Amino acid sequence: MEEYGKLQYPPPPPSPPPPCSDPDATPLEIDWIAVLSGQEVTGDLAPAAATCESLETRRDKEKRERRKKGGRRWGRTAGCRRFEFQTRSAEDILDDGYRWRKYGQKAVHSLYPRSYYRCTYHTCNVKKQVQRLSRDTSIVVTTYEGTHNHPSHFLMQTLTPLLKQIQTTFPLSKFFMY
DNA sequence: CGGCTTTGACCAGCGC
DNA sequence: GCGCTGGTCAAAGCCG
Repeated sequence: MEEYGKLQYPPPPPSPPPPCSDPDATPLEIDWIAVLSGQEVTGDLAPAAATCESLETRRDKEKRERRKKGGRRWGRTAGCRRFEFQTRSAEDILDDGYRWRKYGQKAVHSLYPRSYYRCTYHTCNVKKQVQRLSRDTSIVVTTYEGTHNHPSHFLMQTLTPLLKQIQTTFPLSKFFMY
């Protein structure tokens, strides 16, 4: 397996927002208060919000694409970012600030099964694999594929009250995500 | 009742 | 072509 990165404890930070590779790109302006409170989103985020699909629609589309293209192995998608972390922990599941839904578990050539998780955010396609090493059972290997296109659940839980207060105090303020 | 996990089945890639 | 393997699906069941 091609290795993109390997770190020891402490556990990985939550996958950062997509890095801005284009120096000329303007920062993405997001009305987090509207996003988080479920209000109708206007302004720069509106087009993205309008294209949000239901989970079912996305699944159908993914299935069609896979059938068409073939190939479902991890890391075969060109340009798809993968990161592997080895963590010494008694816990299999590390709280990285995002919400994950388990969609599969497989017994592989190891003493321990491999678990498959998908980010629960409806427009986010990030996946992760979790497996305990058979040669060192105290080590959990977590492999992330993709980059989150939304802030972490934990981060926004912390920031939402603060952002609301700022917007109440300074109604004309704007937030930028890089 | 919605969100989540479990788990057997299915399917495509790969090596032979 | 065949069998093995890994990744995903989806139904069923659990839980708060």
